[in-house]
Amino acid sequence: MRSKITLKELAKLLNVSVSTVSKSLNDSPEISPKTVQRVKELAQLHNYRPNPTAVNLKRNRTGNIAVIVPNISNTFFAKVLGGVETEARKLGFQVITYISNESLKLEKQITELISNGLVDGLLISVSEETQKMNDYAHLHNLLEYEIPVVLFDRIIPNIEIDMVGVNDKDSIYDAVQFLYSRNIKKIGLVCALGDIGLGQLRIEGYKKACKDLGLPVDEKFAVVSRDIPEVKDKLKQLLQEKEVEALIGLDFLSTLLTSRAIQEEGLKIPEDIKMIGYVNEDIAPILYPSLSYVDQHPRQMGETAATLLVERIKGNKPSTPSHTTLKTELKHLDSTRF
Amino acid sequence: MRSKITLKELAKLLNVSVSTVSKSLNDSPEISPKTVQRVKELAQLHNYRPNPTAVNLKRNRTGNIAVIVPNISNTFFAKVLGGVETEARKLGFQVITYISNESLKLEKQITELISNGLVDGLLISVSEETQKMNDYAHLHNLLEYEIPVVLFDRIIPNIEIDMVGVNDKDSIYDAVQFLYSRNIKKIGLVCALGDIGLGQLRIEGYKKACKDLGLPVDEKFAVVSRDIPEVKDKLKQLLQEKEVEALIGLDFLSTLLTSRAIQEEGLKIPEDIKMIGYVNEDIAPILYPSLSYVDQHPRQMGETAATLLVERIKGNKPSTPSHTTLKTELKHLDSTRF
DNA sequence: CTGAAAGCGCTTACAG
DNA sequence: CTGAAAGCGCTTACAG
Repeated sequence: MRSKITLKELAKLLNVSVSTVSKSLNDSPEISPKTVQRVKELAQLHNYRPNPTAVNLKRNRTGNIAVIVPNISNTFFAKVLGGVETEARKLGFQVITYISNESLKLEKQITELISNGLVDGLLISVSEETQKMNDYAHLHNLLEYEIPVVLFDRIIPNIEIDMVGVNDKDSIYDAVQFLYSRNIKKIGLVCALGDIGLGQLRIEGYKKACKDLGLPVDEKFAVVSRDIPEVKDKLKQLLQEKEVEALIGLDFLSTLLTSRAIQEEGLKIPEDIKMIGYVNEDIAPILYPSLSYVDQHPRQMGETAATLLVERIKGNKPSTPSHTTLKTELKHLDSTRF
Repeated sequence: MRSKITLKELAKLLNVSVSTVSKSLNDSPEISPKTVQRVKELAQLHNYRPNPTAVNLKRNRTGNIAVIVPNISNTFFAKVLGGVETEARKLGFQVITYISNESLKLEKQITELISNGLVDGLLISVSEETQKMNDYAHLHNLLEYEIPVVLFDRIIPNIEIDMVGVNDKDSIYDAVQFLYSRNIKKIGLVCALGDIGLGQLRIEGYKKACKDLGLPVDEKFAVVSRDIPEVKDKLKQLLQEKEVEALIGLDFLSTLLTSRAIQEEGLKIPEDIKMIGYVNEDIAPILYPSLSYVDQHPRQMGETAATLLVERIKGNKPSTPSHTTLKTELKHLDSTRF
C-alpha cells in the first residue's frame, strides 16, 4: 500500500523546490544547515529513498555487473559467485548472474543481451565450447562498447583482456613434486575436461614436473577425455594393471570418478593408491576417504575479480590489461596421509 | 570506442522527430510503413538498442528480480538458481543474486537494500536463523512496498506469502515406506539442520511414517543436532550399537557425513546398512557408493518460483497466496540396491 | 542560500 | 501521418 515518496512530493510538503530537496539530501554545502535538517527529517519520516533507476539514468550507469559462469553444479563456481556477490555489494553494485551451460551460443546470446546497456561490466569464465572454438569476438565486442570485461578461472592465453586466475601449471607441479618427495614415482592423472584450456595447462604442468623430476611421462598414466564413459573405462584399465601409485584428478568430476573407481576395484586410498584432486574445501573433508585437494581460493578469486572490474568501471586503472595470478595451496587430507 | 547511439541522434540523422523514431521502432500503426522502414534500416545500421535504464524509468519498473539463497555451497540452491536464471531470462528479467549466509541480519540488510526499488520482486529461501527467530517482518515490509515475494524450498507455515516447495513430510514418508516394504524395520535418521524448518518437517514425516507402519519411534535412532561434532559422535555411537539397518540423511551435509561414518566403522553400504539421502542428481551417482536420493527437482522449483513471481509482478494473479508443492521422487542407486 | 531550467533516454497522449 | 510537449525521478550548472 505505502507507495514510494518522490523528491517532488517532499518538495511540495516542505514548500521548497525539488533542487533544494535534492541538494539537501546530498549534503550540498550550497544549502543552509537549517534547511538540510528540515528536509532530512521529513525524508526520514517518509522513509524516502532515491529511485535507483532515475539516479542511474542521470549518472549514465546501471549499478549492475554481470557474471557469467559456465555451469553451476560445480561448487567451485558457486564459491566464486559468493565472493563476487560479497565484494560487489560492498562496492555498491548488484550482481546479475547468468549461466552459459558450457555453450558458446548461449554465451553469445547473453553478451549480446547485456551489451544493450544492462550492466556496467562483465565477469566471465568462458565456456568449454568457447575455448574449443577459440572464438572471443563477443568479448571484444563488449570492450568496443566500453563495457569492461574481466576473465576469471578459465583464462585464455594471448588475449588483451583483464584476467584473474590461478597458476594452473604450478598447482599441479606442486602436487607431483609432493608425491615425488614422498617417494611416489608412478603418478597418473585423470582429466574429464579434455586437453583444452585449463585441462591443457594442468596437463602441461604435470608433464613439466615429470620432466624436471626425471619421471617418465607415460601416456598410459594419463586418462584424458571429454567422454565420461571413456574416462571410466580407461581408468578401470589403468587400475587393473596395478602399476600406478597415485592419481591426480584434474577437475571436480574426474576427482570424484577416480576416487570411486579406485574403491570399486577394491583398492584402498591411500594405502594402495594416493590421491589428490580439484575439489573444494566444503566437500573434500566429508567424502570417504577425505580427499587432499588443490585449494584454488574461489572466494578470493571472486572478490579479486569483482574489485578489478569495479576499478575498470570507475576508470581508475591504466588501460593495459592486468593479469592476476592467485597462489594455489595443496591441502592434505586422508588421501595423502601415508 | 563505438558509443551507443540514441533516439535523438537517429532522429537528427533522419530529419524526423524523436517521437516518430520511437513509434517506428515500436511498430506503432500511427506511422507510415515507409517511414518505419527508413527508421528501422538506419537503426539496424547503427545497431541501435534502447537504453534499458531509460525504458525502465519510464515504465516504472526495473526489469530485475532478486533471489536470496541462504548458502551457495549446497548444490541444491545452485541448481534452483539455475532454474530461476533460465526462466527469468526467457521472461525478460535479469536475476540479481544475493547470499544471506544463513544470517537473518544479512537477510534484513539485503531486503532493506532492494526495497529501495532495485528490483521488481524477490525470490527467497529464508536463512536458518530467520526460521529459528521466526522473524519475517522484513518480508512483510517488502510486500507493503508492493514488491512481490515468493518463498521457495524453506517454506514457512502460517504465513500469507506465495510459496513453492516440496512436500517434505511426504518425501521422507516415502523413503521410510520403501525401506519398510523391503523388510527393513530399524530405520534411523540423521539431521544437521536441527529441528527447525525443513528439518522439523522431515522429522515429522519420519515419525508419521513409523507410526503408520507400526514401527517404534526410538529416539536413539534419531541423530539430530546443529552441532556437527555432536552429529558425528552420536552417529558413531549409533553405528557401534549395530542395531540400525538403514539411515536416512535429511540434508546434504548429513547425508555425506553418514555415508562417511558408516564406512569409517568398516561397514558396507548397502550390505550392512542401507542409505537414502538428500543430495542432488549430479553428485549422487559419482559418490562411492552411489547414494539413493530424494530428488527435489531443484531446477523445476526455480523455474516455477520465477514464473509465479513474474505473474505477481505483472499483476496477473488473484491476490490470495499460492502454495505450490512439487512432488519429490525417490531415486535408487547402489545404497538401496539389495 | 534558493529555485528555475535543462537534461539523462525514453514513451505516449494530444494537436495539427 | 508527424511532431511538440509532458513526464518518468533524479542531478547540477546557472541565475538571482
